Amino acid sequence: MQLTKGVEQALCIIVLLATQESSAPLASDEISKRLGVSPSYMKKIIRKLVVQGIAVSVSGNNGGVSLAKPAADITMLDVIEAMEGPIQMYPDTGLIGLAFHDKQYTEKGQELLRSVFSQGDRLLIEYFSKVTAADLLKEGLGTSNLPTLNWNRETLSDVIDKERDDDK
Amino acid sequence: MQLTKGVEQALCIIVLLATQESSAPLASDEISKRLGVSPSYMKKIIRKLVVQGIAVSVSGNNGGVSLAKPAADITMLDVIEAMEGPIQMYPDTGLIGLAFHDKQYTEKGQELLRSVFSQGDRLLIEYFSKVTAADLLKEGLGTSNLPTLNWNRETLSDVIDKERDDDK
DNA sequence: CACTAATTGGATAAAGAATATCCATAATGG
DNA sequence: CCATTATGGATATTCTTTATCCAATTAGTG
Repeated sequence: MQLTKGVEQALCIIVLLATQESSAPLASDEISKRLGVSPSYMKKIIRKLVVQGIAVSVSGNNGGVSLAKPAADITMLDVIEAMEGPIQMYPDTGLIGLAFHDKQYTEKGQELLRSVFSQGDRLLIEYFSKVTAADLLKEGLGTSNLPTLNWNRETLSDVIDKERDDDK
Repeated sequence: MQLTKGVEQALCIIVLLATQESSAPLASDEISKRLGVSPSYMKKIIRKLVVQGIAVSVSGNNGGVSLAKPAADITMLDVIEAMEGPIQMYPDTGLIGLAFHDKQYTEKGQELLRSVFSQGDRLLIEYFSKVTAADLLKEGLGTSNLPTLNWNRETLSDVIDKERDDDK
């Protein structure tokens, strides 16, 4: 009943991309360094985000990854499903049918159990589809002006502090 | 994001116990045969139910397992937590702190993410604590009179059909 | 009391999924 | 054409789930 680490990693990647200067795609090797995993593994994670439509990637010189859409349009559900596939709690191995041979009752029971769990699935789907990456960034950083920076050079607090000064 | 097969197995066990003549505990070896797993594995599963307070087991000749309380008092949450421990979706490896070194913002972000996920946990907990084993049995069998039988000898439909005839 | 049926609990093996890496190939821009 | 970067397949590693075996224990039975 736990999400995989991949979800956490994906969320970190999204934070990086959301605060990256939009002109410059961020190289996956740079992300891998920052998250402490191998470049090739990071490319796999990123690939999942690309397939899901969360990120876009360009090969070649000065290539890299960037967000496919505004952070406000990226939901936690998108991220979770990108990494783990559709939310579906019940393993459903058909055990009930195997254990009780009375077809008449087991089919009804099986169906009932499926519907109980899929109702649980729906609760999560509904909840997570309402939380966006933008929500996380806004509340986490304490500012709705998303700072942009080049993650090759700068740190986060440099930029946020600069924005704060600008506001005065 | 999937429950383990153990949950499904536990649910089957509970159905067996709920429809077992209360006088006679059901031998775990009998259950293992029916669910198609090894006797020793079944004992481990049952042990978890005992620890959680869902079932009680008696050693010795003619010993076995029975429910610790009425099916109406056994919730899906009990069953899930018996098999998998507390519901907690977020793996929380502290990756955010590792990836972004600005303590000031990462701690806030970490905390926020935890709260987002624990809200998801709460949704599931609330939902699953409202579905009881009795609900499943009642709707699954189409009768609220729980038939009782000895699983060593009889089949489910024998007994339910008998009960139906009695109703007339 | 000793015997037998049955459960408990610990050690551990086997299978599967998640995590991670390496390497060969393809795409891109200069 | 060359350096840079992503893609995709094969594979190693680690962790969890699933499952088995066996020694210890407990409760009834003769």
